[in-house]
Amino acid sequence: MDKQYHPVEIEEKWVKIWSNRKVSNSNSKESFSQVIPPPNVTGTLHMGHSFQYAIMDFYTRYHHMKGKDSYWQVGSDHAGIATQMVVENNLSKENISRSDLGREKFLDEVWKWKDHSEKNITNQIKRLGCTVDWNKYRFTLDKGCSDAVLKAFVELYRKDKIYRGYRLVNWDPSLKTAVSDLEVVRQEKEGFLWHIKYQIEDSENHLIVATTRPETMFGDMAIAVNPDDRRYNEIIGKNAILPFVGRKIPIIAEEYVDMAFGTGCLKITPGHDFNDYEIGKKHSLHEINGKVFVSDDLSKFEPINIFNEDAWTNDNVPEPFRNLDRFKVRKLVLENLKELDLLEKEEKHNVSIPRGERSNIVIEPKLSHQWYVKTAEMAKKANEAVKKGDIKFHPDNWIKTYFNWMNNIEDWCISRQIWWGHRIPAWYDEEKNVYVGKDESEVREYYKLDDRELTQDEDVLDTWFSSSLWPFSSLGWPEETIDFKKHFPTSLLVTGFDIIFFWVARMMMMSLEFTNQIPFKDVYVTGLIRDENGQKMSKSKGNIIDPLDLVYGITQDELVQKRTSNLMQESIAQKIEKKTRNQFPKGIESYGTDALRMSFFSMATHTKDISFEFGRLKGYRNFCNKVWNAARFIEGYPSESESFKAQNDDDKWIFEEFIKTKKQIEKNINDYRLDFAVNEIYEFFWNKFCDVYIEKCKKSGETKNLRPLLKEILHVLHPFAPFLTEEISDLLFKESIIE
RNA sequence: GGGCGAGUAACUCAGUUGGUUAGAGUGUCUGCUCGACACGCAGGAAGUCGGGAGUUCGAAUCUCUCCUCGCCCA
Repeated sequence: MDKQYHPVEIEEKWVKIWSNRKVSNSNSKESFSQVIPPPNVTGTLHMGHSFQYAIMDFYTRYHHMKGKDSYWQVGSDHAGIATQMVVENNLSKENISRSDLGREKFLDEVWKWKDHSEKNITNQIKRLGCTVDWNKYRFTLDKGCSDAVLKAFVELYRKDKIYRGYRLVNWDPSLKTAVSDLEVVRQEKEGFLWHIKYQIEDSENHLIVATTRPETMFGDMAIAVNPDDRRYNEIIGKNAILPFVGRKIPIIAEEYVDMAFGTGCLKITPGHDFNDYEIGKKHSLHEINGKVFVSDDLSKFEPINIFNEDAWTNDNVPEPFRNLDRFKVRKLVLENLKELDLLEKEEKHNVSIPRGERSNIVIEPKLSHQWYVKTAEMAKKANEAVKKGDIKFHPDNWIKTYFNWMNNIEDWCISRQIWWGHRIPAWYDEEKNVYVGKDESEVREYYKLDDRELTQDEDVLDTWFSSSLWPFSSLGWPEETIDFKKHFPTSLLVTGFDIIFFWVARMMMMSLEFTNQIPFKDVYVTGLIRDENGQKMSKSKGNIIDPLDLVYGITQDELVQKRTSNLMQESIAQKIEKKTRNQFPKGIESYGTDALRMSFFSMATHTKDISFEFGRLKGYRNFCNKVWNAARFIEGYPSESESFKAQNDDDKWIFEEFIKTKKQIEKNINDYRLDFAVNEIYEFFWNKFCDVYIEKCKKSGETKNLRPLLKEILHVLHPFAPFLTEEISDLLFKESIIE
């Protein structure tokens, strides 16, 4: 054995072997199973992935060694919006837009990208030594998953749990698609509250309306005041006149209005604000010949829409405000108001701006036809499973977060106006009647249609729709496959707290709906890996660390190059370079996968922010080196006995310690506390086995038990550091720990 | 506004459910080319456990309160 431990060589050797093998105890009746949270085929894997995969691989190996049929389903996610954006960006560098190509050709390009990205991702997973069966690899857009999606959609529709609705949605004007509530991120920002004069009809008096969005005034349909507000009691029921437009809009009483906010007068723009929409609906606001009326008849409610799909003003807006970007309109409106002396004042005010999670553009509420999943009933079922304890969260306080959302859940908007994804299985005839079925011929049969012309819905499904079926669709559902029968419901789900709502909750709802079973029993909720200062890792912060660079090491120049290439803003490149050179004067050393894994385990504590710190990594590399050298020392002694037989007090002591350690580790593993577990093995191996026992053996010369004990330790250590232990086992005992 | 979480050594974090002198890794200091390992060995320094009050024989841990920071939902 080499004097020093060289992880990279060892690991590459085993990676080759492991990526072609299949590990299973298929004879065992006991199953331990998990599905990978399928990584997006957008690019490459980051620290968060490696972290979670290390944990998943740990449990896969551990349960396999316990004799269970341990199965880890591997695969990847098509990630609709995210992937489409990446491909669109790449094409735009060649000045090609997706509409230039058309749907079919564009999708060809996405599939090419998918293949490229998938190759990277699978190689990375292999390099981490993950114990998966590559023959069973699944992709959310493959035939099986697509069939599952079709079945799920059609069934839900026919059970009246999916419907098509015309209402306000979160609209992303750059991607030109609806997105769900969850895909909108809010950002506090300093803004303004503008006070605008609206003249009261047949009067010289004005009302002052306070708004943060003056550009939407062209869609105003009422002014609401609080019924208890004495200032405005007398004008309720009268009309105000909308500047520039001349539309007569009613002044209505509405308890929702906060008397203390602004002037106490709220402009109601049902087509462009979620709260206003509700109020508009309540009063059934509708316009006839330039005048807005209220009604008790809900069917009369008709919001005025002033933007097109790019969020530019449409024909409902008068000149000179027509056909302009919304931010230009705001500027122009304010200028014109000032000129007409209708701008009373401008005050500073904090506003919360909704932005698209992916595009980062300001989201515009927009009226449109979209598909929705009714969630109330499904959520109730899922909640019961959690309350009964059938599904457990670890750490369990995530239950609170889960219920916080589930108790206020809204219907889920599942249609997206993009191309990459599962096309919605709905067809329309010329009269706009809707028919849902798994394909056109099934639709004709089911609805007993004549030969009328049908066209399929252009939209695709939200990525999370297929992801929500993943725990069973990836195992073969709706087919009754062997894997599905044996490994579903799965035992464990390892995932980040950031997707509890997006994914975990929805899997629970869908699984109970379609299989009548929970999708998993335990949910191991991990924190998010941040940099050593607790900052989120991101390209623009220039603090990203590629897990493979920790395994192999990287020179300073290469690291700088990596961090400063393909930046959105070229201007920050210098800053990032300086910071990077400062922090890594010698680049990053090679640490190896085992050390990285062990660091991850030690960081898998119950906090949600995990600062990735190099000291930790170095400590575990030192540990791996220690293990290596202890083995090297023991290699020098002949193999005298097969098993450990205590002959003196030292033997008795170390064995007792070893049993205690094993027990403690076992408990920690079952409690999902790998941080404790990794600590136990570290402490035992270094402080007890090496510092005390080996030293005593040297002095006493009683070295017979060293080999057998090392062999047992290697088995305990294996799920923590699979490469190192497998290599030593091979060198010293000519035996494989996992066949 | 509602909910959740964090504050412990220079740094990054544990503290397994109230129990002796509060732990780890990294860093730091002193001494070691001693036959496995300098990615090491033997020693050492380093903490008012955010502030205050309370419960208790006993509090980093429980209760209250205040301060600072972070996240999620409206």
